[in-house]
Order: sequence, then structure tokens, then C-alpha cells
Amino acid sequence: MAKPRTPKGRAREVARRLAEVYPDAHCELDHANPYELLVATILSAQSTDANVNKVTPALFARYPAPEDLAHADPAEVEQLVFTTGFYKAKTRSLLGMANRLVEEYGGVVPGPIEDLVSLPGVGRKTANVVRSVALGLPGFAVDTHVQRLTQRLGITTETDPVAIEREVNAMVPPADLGPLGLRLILHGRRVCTARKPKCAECSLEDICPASLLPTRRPKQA
DNA sequence: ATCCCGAGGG
DNA sequence: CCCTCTGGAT
Repeated sequence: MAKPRTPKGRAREVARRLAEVYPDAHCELDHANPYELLVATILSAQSTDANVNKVTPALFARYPAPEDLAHADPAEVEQLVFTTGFYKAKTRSLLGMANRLVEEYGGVVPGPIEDLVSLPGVGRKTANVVRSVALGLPGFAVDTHVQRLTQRLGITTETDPVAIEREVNAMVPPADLGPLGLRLILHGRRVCTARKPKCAECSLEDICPASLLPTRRPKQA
């Protein structure tokens, strides 16, 4: 296959190749429904999925539904989520989110991105994770990995996460957005790391403008 | 030390 | 735009 010449071509080629490298990429936050994923994703900020999965079983057992969390004792929630870090802020977000969910949305996690983002503690990244993983809706979550990789791969020249999200949304079929995001994150963690990226091990190296390998680097100084 | 799929506030 | 919130793993 010839090298893609346009950002859109790059995006699609990257999506195609990563699907081969990471065929079974999936969200690693344990959850049984959209409410649980919303809670888990709020807790995942600056915390590993494994760490979040340690606290959510007790949390979901104690507060099975938004109604339960909405009336929870903050001190008790703080204890349950303590080890995920940012525990005071996250507790505030969880209680605020649950209250708004009950008051405005009948205890049902809404689908529209603007509705999700209006919930306390829910930004675009969290909203898109919930959309694509739990609601079956199109969603491209731009976190630090996705931001870095889309830039390095020449898929976008934007730096603003919202702009990146908008551009990629226009380049990739809606149903592919969620899986592509998951795979970019996996690739960013394992290969295309922020510092010392492992270009020699990268399956995208030959089409990457940022490759550090001298033999392939397109623009040498 | 540095990283982990961020969000809100000033 | 920057700063802050925060604990665990490596």
C-alpha cells in the first residue's frame, strides 16, 4: 500500500493497521452498565484502570444506582475511592454527577455529548468514553496519548483536543472512532511513548512523519 | 523521578 | 493560559 498523502488517508491507514496489531483492544474499566462506566471513568483520571477496578466493586455494591450515590455520605465515598487519588475532588464529582443524573435525566445516563459534559466531573474525554464503550454511540476520546499520536502521525496539526476530536470525526467512519481511540491509547502506552518512543518496534514507522529512525525520517535537517 | 485514558477553577 | 487536586506502581 502506498503511503497516504492526506491526513484523512493517514487516519484510515493508521486505523487499518492498528486493528491488525490490537484486534481485541477493549476498555479495561470493569462495568456492567453505563452508570458504572461513568463512575469508573471519572475515577480513572490520573489513575490506572487496574487501580480503579480495585475500588469499584465495593462502590457499585454500596451504590448500585445513581439514586443511591446521589444520597451517599461523602465521607464514606471518600474512603471507598481514596486509593485512586484526587479523592476529594472525585467524590464531589461523583455525588454531583449522580444528583444531576437523577434530577435532570431520570437516573438514566444521557447520550448527547452536551448533556454528558454538563454533568459534574465529566469532560469531553469521559463523555466520549461512555458514548463509545457503554452507549454504542460514536465517540472519539482525546486524551494525552491520542493527542500525541495523532499529531506525530500527521493526522492533525491541531493541538486543541476539541479540534482534534472534530477533525478525526470527519475522517473516520463513526463506528470506527471508539476502537481507533482505544488502539491509539494502547499504542501510545506500549510503543509511541511520550519520551523515547520505540520507533524501531512500531508498525506505523514507515508512514510516520515523526519517526526517529534516520533511514526513514523524511525530513532531515 | 515519572507516569497513570482529566476536570475545574482562577 | 496556568494551576491544583492526589495515591499507587515502577
